[in-house]
Amino acid sequence: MKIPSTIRDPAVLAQRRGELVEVATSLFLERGYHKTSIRDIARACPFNLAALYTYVSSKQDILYLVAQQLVSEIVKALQPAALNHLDPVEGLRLAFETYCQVVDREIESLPKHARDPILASVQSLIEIFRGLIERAIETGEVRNVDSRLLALDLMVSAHMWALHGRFLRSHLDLKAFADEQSRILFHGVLTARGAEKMVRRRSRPDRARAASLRARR
Amino acid sequence: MKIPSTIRDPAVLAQRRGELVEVATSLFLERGYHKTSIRDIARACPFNLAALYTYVSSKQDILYLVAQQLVSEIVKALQPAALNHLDPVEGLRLAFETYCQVVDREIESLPKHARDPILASVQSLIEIFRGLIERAIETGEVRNVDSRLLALDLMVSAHMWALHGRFLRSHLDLKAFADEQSRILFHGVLTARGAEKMVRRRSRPDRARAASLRARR
Amino acid sequence: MKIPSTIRDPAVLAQRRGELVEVATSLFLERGYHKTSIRDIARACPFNLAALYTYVSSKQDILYLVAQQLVSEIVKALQPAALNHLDPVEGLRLAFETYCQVVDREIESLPKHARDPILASVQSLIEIFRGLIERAIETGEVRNVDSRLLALDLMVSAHMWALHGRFLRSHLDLKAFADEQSRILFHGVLTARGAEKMVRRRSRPDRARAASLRARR
Amino acid sequence: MKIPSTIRDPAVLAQRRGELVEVATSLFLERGYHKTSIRDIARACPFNLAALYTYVSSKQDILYLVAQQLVSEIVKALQPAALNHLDPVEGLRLAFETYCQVVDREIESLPKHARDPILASVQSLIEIFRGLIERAIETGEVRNVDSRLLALDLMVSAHMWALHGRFLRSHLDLKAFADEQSRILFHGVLTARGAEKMVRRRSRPDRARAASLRARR
DNA sequence: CATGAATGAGCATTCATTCAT
DNA sequence: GATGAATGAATGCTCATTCAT
Repeated sequence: MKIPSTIRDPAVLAQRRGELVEVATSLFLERGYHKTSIRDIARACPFNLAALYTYVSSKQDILYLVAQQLVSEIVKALQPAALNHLDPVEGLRLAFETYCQVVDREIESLPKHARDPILASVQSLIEIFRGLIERAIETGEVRNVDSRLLALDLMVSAHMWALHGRFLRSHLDLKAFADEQSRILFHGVLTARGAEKMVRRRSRPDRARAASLRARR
Repeated sequence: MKIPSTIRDPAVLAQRRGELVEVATSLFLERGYHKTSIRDIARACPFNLAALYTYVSSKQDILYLVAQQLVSEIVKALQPAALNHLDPVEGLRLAFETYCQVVDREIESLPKHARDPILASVQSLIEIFRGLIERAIETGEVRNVDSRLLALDLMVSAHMWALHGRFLRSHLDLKAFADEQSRILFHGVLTARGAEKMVRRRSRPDRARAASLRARR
Repeated sequence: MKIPSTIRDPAVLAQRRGELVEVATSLFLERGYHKTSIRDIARACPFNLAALYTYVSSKQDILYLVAQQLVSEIVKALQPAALNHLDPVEGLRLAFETYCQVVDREIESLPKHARDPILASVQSLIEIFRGLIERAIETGEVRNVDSRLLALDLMVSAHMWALHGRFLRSHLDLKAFADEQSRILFHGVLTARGAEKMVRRRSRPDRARAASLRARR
Repeated sequence: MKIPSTIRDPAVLAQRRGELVEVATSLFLERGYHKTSIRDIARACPFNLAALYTYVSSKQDILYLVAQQLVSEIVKALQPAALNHLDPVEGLRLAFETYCQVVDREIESLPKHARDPILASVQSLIEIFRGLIERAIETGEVRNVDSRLLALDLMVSAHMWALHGRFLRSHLDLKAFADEQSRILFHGVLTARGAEKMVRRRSRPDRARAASLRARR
């Protein structure tokens, strides 16, 4: 999906859009899309509001550009994990960890006050799930995992169905989704063999692993 | 957190706020908070804009009321799962399934066109994770789960750190979070005993269970 | 000019209007007429907004009632000066002093911050007049009066023409007004005989006069 | 105190603000600040409401601009009186007369109906003062001045204390104010010498003066 | 006679966007 | 290609006032 512009020279366009995206990204993260006005953006750019509209044709476009760039940066960060010749499970682990870091870094600058006060009221929901989980842990049927985290996992994965429906609905219905999601969350994704390998890997302290890598040569 | 009003009669107030919340909920879900104007809301209410402001004192208040009601409805729906005398793991499963249904029902009315075009560009990210997952499935280290779903799970659970930080950060740091999250997603949450029970239970025909669920509401 | 009301019993009406005026007076003085809403007034009354409208038929009416009462209070305060058998000049002096006190007491409660920032910019005007006055004092043509006060007197008396035109225009035109005003301000109003008497009177200690004033109220 | 604007070109800004002030001045004088809406102002301007907000950032700003211009116009009109080499008393007289004219011209456009109904009720107060004054005139202690005008002078000068308190309170208290004000109003401000000069000047009819000037050559 | 709830018209202000130069 | 100025439409909110009971 190419965003049109009246600017002929692609080099100039890329340059200007780069500046624009940089400014807009930080403003969107700081105050949110809706509370950031086009004037705010233009004011922080080295060009003016009317010029901005020659690089881009609506506020939506800017959002799109910002999203595109965020994604492409994340893709870049994930490249090592994706391309490497390590075995797949290690790659998966590494990718997940990297992704956590990237998301964390990106969001860290968010102002504290801006969070929805709504989140607070969700707490009561979480507690219901936590209650269930802790009872299951007590009876020994659930491993001793962080109950708060697992409660959130369950809830958030339910929301996923709603938010990413377009993507998932094409090959899953709600029932299939809930079943498969349960299977993943309750039984985990590793086979016995995969689990064994991962356990072995994790038992070695990082230092030791580095050493053994060196020793292997 | 009680929202003040100039209306004396609590019955009338509850009635009007009920209508208001009903209207607002559907508008917010349909077009989002920012794209829904107070005028839009008032137009769809049986009272007028000025009356609305006697039930509530700002647009924020409406959002708060809407959120409050959504949560309390979900809590109600989860009650059977939380209170029942079934064993904990079955309760957990049931709660998760119910929650999926509630969220689904709530969001189902969302218009197709309204979804952020951003989601589209996230697809490339998902593909990276999917690639890793499918390789791991091929090598037999990961069970044969839905790779698209698992990819989303991993990504969404990373976002959770950012969005629910306030709640999680108090007892986990990023590293601990990523580790625990991996453990849950990769190894699952059930112990051997819990897993065995669940497998047994799942072999019973779905029909029976669905019936019992319906009866419970 | 009688203000109409649907209330039959004149005693009740007087009572309610009394309460209304008391509340409204203090709110008007505190925040000004325009920044005081009818709701503000009703909130501070022992009856409610709809009842208020049975005693009075518009916000204007309230203002009128307030003004009426202020005036009648002042008239009452001036009675001793007006009625007394002292000679006329002493009565005049006493009336003026009393009026100054009443106005001062009435306005004293005004919040500092509420004054128009415009007044500040009037200062430059005052300075022009002050300059002229002080030069005239230096040359010995004007008595050693407070130049700031006289400057204000001159300016304020000019405004009087505009503000009280209805009252004055009927028997004076601008030229006649300016002339007469000058004569009053420049030459004073007392004849030689009157001035002499007043000077004599002023030499008596203030204490005595203050006591007699107090006794009279 | 400079009022900010997003307009770069100071010439354009000055031009637009000029138009704005002209329109606003007449509307404010006609209906008062509070009863003039920004829309009223914009409607009467050659630009629209949104443009108006690029020249000025609030309704207050407009009031400030209007006041600033009124004052500066008056200052300009007073310049001749302030600068001239005539003797001080003549300057003072001239300044006062000029000021009367300026204020009169400025306010002349006021609609008849718009005056506060309150003024009417002040009449009874004025009558009290008039009564005292006329009695004093009859006894020969007060010169034969316009009693209505003097009554107003006395009352208005009492209000001055309240309205210009900030300016006066710094060096006078209420008692000192009342005393000094009485001295000015009752005894006048001219010394014998000043009075004599002024009387001489005033006795020559303007026509005659012009003629005598011609004759003197 | 009193009251709680309602209402229509209006308010100051801001926005994304588009020209004319 | 860039810019300063302009604009129409909308926004959240408040007000004086009036009913139905």
